[in-house]
Amino acid sequence: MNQSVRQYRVISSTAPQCAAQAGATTRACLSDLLRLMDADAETGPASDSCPVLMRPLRAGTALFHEHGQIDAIHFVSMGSFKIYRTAEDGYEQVLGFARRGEVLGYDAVCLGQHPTAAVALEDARVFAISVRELFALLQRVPALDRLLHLAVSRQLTRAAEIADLMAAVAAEVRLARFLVLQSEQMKACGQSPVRLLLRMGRRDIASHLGVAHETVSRSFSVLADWGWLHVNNREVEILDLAQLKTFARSTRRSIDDIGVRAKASSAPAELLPRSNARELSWVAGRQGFGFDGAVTSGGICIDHPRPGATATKHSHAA
Amino acid sequence: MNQSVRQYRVISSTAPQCAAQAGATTRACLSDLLRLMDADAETGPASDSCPVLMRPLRAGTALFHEHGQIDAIHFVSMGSFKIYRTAEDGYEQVLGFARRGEVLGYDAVCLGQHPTAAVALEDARVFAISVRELFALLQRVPALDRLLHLAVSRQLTRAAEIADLMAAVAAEVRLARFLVLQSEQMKACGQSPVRLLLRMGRRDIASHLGVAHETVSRSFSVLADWGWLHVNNREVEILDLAQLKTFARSTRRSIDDIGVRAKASSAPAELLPRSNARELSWVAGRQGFGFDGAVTSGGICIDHPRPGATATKHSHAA
DNA sequence: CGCTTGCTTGAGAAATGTCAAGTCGTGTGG
DNA sequence: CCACACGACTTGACATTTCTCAAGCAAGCG
Repeated sequence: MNQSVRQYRVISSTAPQCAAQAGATTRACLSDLLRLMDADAETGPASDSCPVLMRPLRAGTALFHEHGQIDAIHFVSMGSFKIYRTAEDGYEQVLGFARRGEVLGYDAVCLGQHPTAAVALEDARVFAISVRELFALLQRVPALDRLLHLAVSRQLTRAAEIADLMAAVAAEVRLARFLVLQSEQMKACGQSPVRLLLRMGRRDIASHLGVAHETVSRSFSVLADWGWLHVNNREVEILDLAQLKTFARSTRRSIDDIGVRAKASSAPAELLPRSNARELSWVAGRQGFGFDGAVTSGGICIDHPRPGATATKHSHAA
Repeated sequence: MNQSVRQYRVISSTAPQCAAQAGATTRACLSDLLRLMDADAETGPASDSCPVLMRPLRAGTALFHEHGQIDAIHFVSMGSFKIYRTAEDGYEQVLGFARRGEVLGYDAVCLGQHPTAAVALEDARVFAISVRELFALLQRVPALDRLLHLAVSRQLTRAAEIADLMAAVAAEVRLARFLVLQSEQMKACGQSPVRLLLRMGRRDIASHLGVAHETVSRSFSVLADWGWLHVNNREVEILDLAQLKTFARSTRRSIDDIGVRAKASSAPAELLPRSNARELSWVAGRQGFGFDGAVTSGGICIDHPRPGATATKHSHAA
């Protein structure tokens, strides 16, 4: 564990270096790549004489820089990456974290240069396919084309995750969602879904969630106080994944309930005022449609606000 | 303009209907699709005997529903769409708005079902390619494959836009960013970049920005008071695009300056305390790297925070 | 003509940001 | 080897923004 912390120190203290310098780029086999991407599709004929490279990266080194010219698209084989963007004034927006199986740099294909930067959070390894030869290769190896389409499609679903993390919920919920996502990704990688070793710092998490890093700290403490998890710096053990997931699903409206239950069961009822509901656009359904006036105040609405539901509206150390 | 409002009423009051019901699906030509996507690549041989359909949609009808099975991927030819996700409790998260040239439903390819829903904000038209035949078609028509890759790559860059909109900035800035994006998209479609007709309601915008709809209203008023724009319900005229863009770029730290200038020039100096800086993860770069102690405080750092840069730290109506 | 809906605005409450202090672990340098 | 400095993380107190609730206005539609 000490080691992991040391790794991070290295990370944050290094100005990302160019990937090319980082390690020996070795020639790899296309079928390895196909296997990596859970492709049960057979590799096809031309699989072994293909321009697929393998790049090892040390922790803290950049795979590519913002505005850097695109030379290849990458597939993470090992390790994890932070994807981010830096504003003119230095504000760093973390867009996500990538793991084994994910595509990196594909968003640069349409631009010719990278709109984002990627830096390894730990020692890592990626497959690289030169964009020069990309389209030709895709034609030669249909399996790769299919694989790439599927991978990118999956990547697109991540966009919604970003929105989920940052939009319209209390800070603790954002953190819970983040942890649940991490947990699921760990599981997908065959590791324990409850013992997380977060490779990124609080600031990175904060940026990703769209809150202040102090708020992240506080949220960790709150979730720990409620008994959902055990936090020791970057080691996080999820003690009650089920409830964490339930909590993560809550919109501001529903926090009260869950929170209260939580509080009752494990904490001495001191925290949690909670009662919000940022944005919503409730599935209207209420209003009569110009047409078939019958449903004018019908019950199509999914779940009503229950104004003043929680009873303990203001537990506030009462 | 009245008309547009009427259209919207239909939208919000309608439970989205299945696209199939909405209009006659007509057979279309693949080369039309290729032309739509700014492909100067020639269409190739098999272009005209291809399973490309054209679907017209009336305002308010859904192109596909959340969790609905994927049958095709779509390319917007005309009109605009709202992409959203609905939580269990009815909370509707708007993920984005799509226009001419954008791909819809591609994120479902890897899942077999749609993780999001899409509904037309106005009368619209899309090209549809059945997923059944998709991969075969991509092999037969390399130009289409290339085009799809490029389009999806562009779509991926949208993920960063979502983050930009929702993360770590004051509400007025989020709105400004949103408007700038809208403006740019209008321009890309060949329309006026300063006269916007927002097809979506305040709630949708609010959800997209991650704030309460009242806050959106107030932010509109603020930007209008500052003289950046003229707002009349869903008609927005941008009066000073340059300054709006500058403002949109600001992080919380820099709002003071711009806000002050704005205030001084057009408003009677009453609003705007402002002084934040949510999350940041400043590119550290300062601390020495364990190895090669030379760079201990070197200048590898990309762009230093300029601590206390803005001078007018707390202009506060002074 | 009244209803509904969307939009705006106000006032008070709550959440989060900001500033600041303190702890701890690590790496540096004496 | 130890002292020191630096950075990450946590926590507290206060300031500020945003949310929530509530009311009012305007417009479209039945």
